[in-house]
Amino acid sequence: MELQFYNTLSRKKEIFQPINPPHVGMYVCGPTVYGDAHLGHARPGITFDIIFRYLNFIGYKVRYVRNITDVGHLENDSDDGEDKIAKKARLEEVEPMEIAQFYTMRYLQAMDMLNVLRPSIQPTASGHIIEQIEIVKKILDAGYAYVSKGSVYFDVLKYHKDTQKYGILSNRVIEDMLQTTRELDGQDDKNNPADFALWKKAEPEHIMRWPSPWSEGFPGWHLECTAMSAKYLGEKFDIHGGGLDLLFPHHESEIAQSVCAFGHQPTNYWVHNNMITIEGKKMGKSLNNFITLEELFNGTHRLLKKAYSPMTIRFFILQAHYRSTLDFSNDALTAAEKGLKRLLEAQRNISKISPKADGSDLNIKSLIESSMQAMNDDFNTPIVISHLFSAVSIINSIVDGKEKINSQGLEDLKTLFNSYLGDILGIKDEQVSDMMPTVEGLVNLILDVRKQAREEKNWAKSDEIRDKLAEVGVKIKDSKDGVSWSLE
RNA sequence: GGUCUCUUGGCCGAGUGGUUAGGCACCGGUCUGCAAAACCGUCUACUCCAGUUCGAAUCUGGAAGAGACCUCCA
Repeated sequence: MELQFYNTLSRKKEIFQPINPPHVGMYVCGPTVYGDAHLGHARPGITFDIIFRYLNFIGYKVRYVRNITDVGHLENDSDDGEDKIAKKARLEEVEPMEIAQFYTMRYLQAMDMLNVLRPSIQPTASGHIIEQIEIVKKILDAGYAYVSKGSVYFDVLKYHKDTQKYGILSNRVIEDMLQTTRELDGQDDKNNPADFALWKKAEPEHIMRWPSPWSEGFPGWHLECTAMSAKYLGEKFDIHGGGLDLLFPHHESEIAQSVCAFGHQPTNYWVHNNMITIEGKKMGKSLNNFITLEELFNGTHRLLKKAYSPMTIRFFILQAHYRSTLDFSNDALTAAEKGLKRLLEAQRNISKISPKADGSDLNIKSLIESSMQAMNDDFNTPIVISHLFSAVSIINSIVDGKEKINSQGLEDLKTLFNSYLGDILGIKDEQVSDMMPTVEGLVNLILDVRKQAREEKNWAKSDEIRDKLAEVGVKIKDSKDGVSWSLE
């Protein structure tokens, strides 16, 4: 089966056909850097990381662009026209760029911990003001924008009248929208409430501002993605991704901007990840019910019973399909943690297996084949994981001496785990560290002492050592062949 | 109010018109000085009502509940 995935534009799965193979251009809406990354940010980070990894795995040359939004995105619920970063900067009395820089670094650190690969290009909105102004000019020249009191607005009604396209992505009927759009501050300058800002004149107190032909101000909500995707991927590229909550108005408006500036839509495939919920509600800034990634890693949030490692978070997210909502709970995370541990222990055990000439290949190839089919069918990572667990059972049976595997089968096992668990799902073994040789030496030394106690049938001493080691996170397993241990 | 989506066993979560998803938890067994791990086995499903069909959790219609978007949001 060829790679196919769900295109929000057509509302169905489509075979993936890049414009210019083997090259693929992918643009994903990144974070607005005015606060710490939360669990919700991990989802698109990981979803598009998987797509990036898989496209590379099957041989494409992917240019992956993920922006950093460090200007724009007006905040409507408070001081009109002041943008988020400027507002935060005023509160903390620092330069806006200081805020943006600080949270950009924090975001990247969190993504690194989740083993999310860095994109090919990470452009910032503030670094592309000139490109954005150029697009405003194009849209003005095409007649689909108007200047009003130093600001420039996109004329949604005219666009829709001429193209019938406003709502094409989000399935909205513009006539309905006109009746339901709320009254907001600063709407007086617009011809129509549905119009959106391409360029906004800065009020005197607004501290982030750039010169333009229309006013000193800043670019509108949706412009940066149009400008930066066109600059780095071309006016037409392959995949545009982001969270489902960006579908409207953000992505709908991007389409409108592209059609007016370039004469066509920006991308062939629109991909949206679903939300992470908490107690059934979307986790988000506005609801103030989010848990930051740092809190998850430290276990410091009031809703957390314990800390969860970055790989646990990653595995938790991959156990659900990216287009389903995923509900956060301690029970679900604990289940993910235990499952991941079992998976990684089996992976470590592969190196202990020696092939037998009279063994079978145990048909590991079929698991590899099924895993590929699952990825090709809309990046179905939960199915891939279920195949990996099938392999776990096989590995454990071999270690138990209940099955024998030949060298071909063993090679296939290594391929399955290295490719699918490692390269594609991006799950790495967090136990492997520089300290391991030292830890190994120490633990083995202690286990020698325990072995002596056991030979003397000094069970009290033996158990004491086992319990004390458990307290510091070293778990002992006695078996017929001797003792083995692992870090918790 | 408008548009859209969802409702799977104790929990999380896949999925196809007829065949075991998977993980976690629970229970029984094997192993063990004990424990843990592992292995073997068992048990819990498809919100409700009606229809199409030889057969539907999967298709159609209706009901109830939940959620998303309509305003910045991943």
